[in-house]
Amino acid sequence: MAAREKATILDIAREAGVSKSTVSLVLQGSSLIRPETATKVRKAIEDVGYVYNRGAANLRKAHSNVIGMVINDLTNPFFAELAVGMERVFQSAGVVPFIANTAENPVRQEEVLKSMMEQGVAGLIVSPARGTTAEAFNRMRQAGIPVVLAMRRMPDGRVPAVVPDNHRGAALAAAHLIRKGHRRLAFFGGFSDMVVYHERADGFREGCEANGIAPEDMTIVEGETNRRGGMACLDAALTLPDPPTAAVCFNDAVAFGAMLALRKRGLEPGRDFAVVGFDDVVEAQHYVPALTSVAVDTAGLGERAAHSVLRMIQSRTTRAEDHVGAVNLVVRESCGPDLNASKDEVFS
Amino acid sequence: MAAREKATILDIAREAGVSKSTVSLVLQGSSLIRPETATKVRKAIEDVGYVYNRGAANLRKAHSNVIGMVINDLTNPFFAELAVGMERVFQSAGVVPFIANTAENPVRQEEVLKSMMEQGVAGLIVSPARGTTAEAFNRMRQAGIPVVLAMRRMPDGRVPAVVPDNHRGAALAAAHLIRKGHRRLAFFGGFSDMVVYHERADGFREGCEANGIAPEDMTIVEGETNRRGGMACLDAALTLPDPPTAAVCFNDAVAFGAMLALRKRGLEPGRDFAVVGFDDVVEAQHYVPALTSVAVDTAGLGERAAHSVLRMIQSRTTRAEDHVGAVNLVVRESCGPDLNASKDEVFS
DNA sequence: TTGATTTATTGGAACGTTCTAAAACGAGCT
DNA sequence: AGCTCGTTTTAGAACGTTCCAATAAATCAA
Repeated sequence: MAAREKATILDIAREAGVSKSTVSLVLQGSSLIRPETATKVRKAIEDVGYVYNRGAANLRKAHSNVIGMVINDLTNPFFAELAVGMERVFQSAGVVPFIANTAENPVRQEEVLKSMMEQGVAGLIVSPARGTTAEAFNRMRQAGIPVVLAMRRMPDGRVPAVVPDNHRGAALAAAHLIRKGHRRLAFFGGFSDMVVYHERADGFREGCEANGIAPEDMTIVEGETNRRGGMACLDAALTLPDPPTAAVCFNDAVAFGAMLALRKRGLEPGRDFAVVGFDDVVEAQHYVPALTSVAVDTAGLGERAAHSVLRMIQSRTTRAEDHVGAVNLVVRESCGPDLNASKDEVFS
Repeated sequence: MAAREKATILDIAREAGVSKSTVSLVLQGSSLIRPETATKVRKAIEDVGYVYNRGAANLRKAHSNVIGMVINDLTNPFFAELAVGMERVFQSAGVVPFIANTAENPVRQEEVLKSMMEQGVAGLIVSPARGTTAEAFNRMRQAGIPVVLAMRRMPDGRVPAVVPDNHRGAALAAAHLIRKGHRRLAFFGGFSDMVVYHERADGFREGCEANGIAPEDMTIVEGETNRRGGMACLDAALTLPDPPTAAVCFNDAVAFGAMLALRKRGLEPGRDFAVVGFDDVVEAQHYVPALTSVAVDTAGLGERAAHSVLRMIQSRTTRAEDHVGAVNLVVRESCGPDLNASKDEVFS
C-alpha cells in the first residue's frame, strides 16, 4: 500500500478544481483568496496526503526557514544546554534549527558546514571545533550567509561571537581562592591554541596579581578539557617541588577530573586541595563535594546567539556586535571552609 | 565585496567554456568526461565561489542525502551518546545527519517531523517523545520514508525499532540485589504510559519472582525519569510501613536522584540502601559511590539504527526487523558488599 | 575513403514551487 | 450598454539542477 506517487501542488489543484497558483496562495496563508476556496483547498491537501517541498520553494524564494547549528561536542551537556537555549527562540520565530555535531574535528566541521550551505540554510550558529581558523567561514561570508560564533571566538575576531566573560570569570575564581587563604595557585586544562584558554588563563593570572600573588606562585598546566585532562593536570601539578594548594580549572569537566585524581591519592577535595570549575554544569551541584564554579548563563547565551542570527538574516547583513555574557561565581563545597577567616570584602 | 549574486552551474559553464551538462557531470564525478576538462571545470568552480544547490538537485533526483535524527532529550547525555553512534556510520556512508530536539514534547515533535519531511530527508531515526502514538508516523509511511525508532518502541510495534533488552536488564538487576541478600525490593521511576517502563518494570517483577520474592515484597513507584523523580520515589518508598532495602531504578538519572535523597536523610547509598541504575552513562562510574548499572551499548544501538535506515533506503522499503541489543550488569559500589556471603551462582 | 564504434559533449525537457502581470468576475455608476 | 473599481483567480515564466537523447569528435577496420 501507500507508496503512491508523491503528491504535488498540481494534484491538489486538480482535486480542488482550482489552479496551482491558488493552491500556492493558500499554502502561504494569503488573504487574497476567498475563505471558502481556502477551506476547499485545505481539504484537498489533507485528502491527497501532500508534503510541502521546501526545496522546490527555495528555488524561487529568497531564503529558507532553516538555521543550522553546528556544535563541537554534543556529548558535553554544556553544549546541549546551549542548543536548548537557541531552540527556544527559534521555535517562537517559526524556524527549525538543524543541529550537527563536529566532534571537535575541523575536517568533519568542514563537511558539515558544506552540507548545511548546500541545504540552503538561512543562517548558522557555530561553536567551532578546536583549531578552526577564520578561513573556514569565508565561503559563508561570500555567499552572504550570517554566521554567529557561540562560546568560542576566532583569533582575529572577524566573525561575530557570543561568549561568556571568560576573563572576569577566571579572575573571580582566583580571587575567591586567595580570599580562602591560598597562596600557591594553579590553572588546569586547555591548550594555547584555543582562544578561550588564553582568556581564562589570563583572567586567572590577573586575578592572582591583583591580589598580590607573585608570578612564581602561579602554575599553569595545559591539558585536555575533559576529565582525563583534569586528572593529568592534577598529577603533574602535585609532583612539582613546591606544589599549589588550589586550582582554577578550565571547565567543570577538568575540575571533576582533578577531584577524581585527588581522591585516588587519598586527598579530599575541598579539605586538602581547593578546586574551582568553570561553566557550572548541572552536575556541579550534585557532585560530592559540590563544585564551586563560575556560572555562565549558557541557555541565555544560546538565546542571545539565536537572536543575533535572526536579526542578521532580517537585515541581510553579515556583521554584528559581539556579546559578552555576565558570569558569577557560585560558591559550594569544593574549596572547603576559609583557611584564613579574616577578610570579608570581595568581588561580587 | 562578497554579496555577489549566487553563482550557479551556468556561471561555471560560462567561465569554463563548456555546457551546463558537462559541469553537472563533473559535479557528480562522472567518468564520462575527459580529465582535462574536469580539472578546468573544477578550477572554474573554485573561482566563482560556487555553492551546490541540493534543493534544486533533489527536484530531479530520486532522493536526498540527508537523514533526520529526532531526539527527545538532547540534554540527557545518554541520547547524545546515541547520536554519536549514529553519526559514526552516517559519516562513513557520506550522509549528513541533521539532528533536532523535541524536548519530550509531542507537539514540538510533530513540527520537527513535518519540517524534516519538507526538507526532503531520505530517512528518519526517531527517539520518540513520551506520549507519541503510531499515528505520528503515518505521513512518513504514506510518503514511503523509512523510519526507525531508537530506544523506545510504539505500543503496537508497527514501526521498526532498535532497543536494548529492557526486560532482561531489569531482571538481571533484581537478581543481583537478591543475591546481595535483599528481600524487599523496589522499582523506581517511569510512568505506565511509556512502553519502556513496562518492559523494565516487568523484567524487575520477573527477576524477583524467579528468585523467590513474593509480590507483596515488591514496591513499584512511578515517577519522573530524572533526578527529581528519583528523589521523590525514594522518599515515597521509605515512608512505607515495611520499606524496601534496595531499588532497581528506571535509569541512571533516577538512581542518582535516589542516592541524593538517601544522603539528605543521612543514609549512605550502598551501605544503608542498595541502588542499581539503568543505561550506565559515563557519569555512573565517576559518581561516589560508583553506580552499579545495567549497561546498554548506546553507541552500538545508534550504529545499528543507522544501518537499518540506510538499508531501508537502499531497498526502498519501509519495513524492517526490530533489533534488541544485549545488556549486561556492571557491578560497582552502590549495592555495597554481600549481605549474605553464601550464594555464588548467578546469571551472567 | 567510408562506415562502424567508441568516447566526450551538449541541448532541452523535466522537477515542484513562487511571483508577476494579466484575466475574469461582480458591483456600482454613468 | 459601457466604464471603472475592487476582489479573486490564473497562466506562464522563472529558479538550479539532472538526465535522456542526440550530436560531435576521435579511433578503428576494412
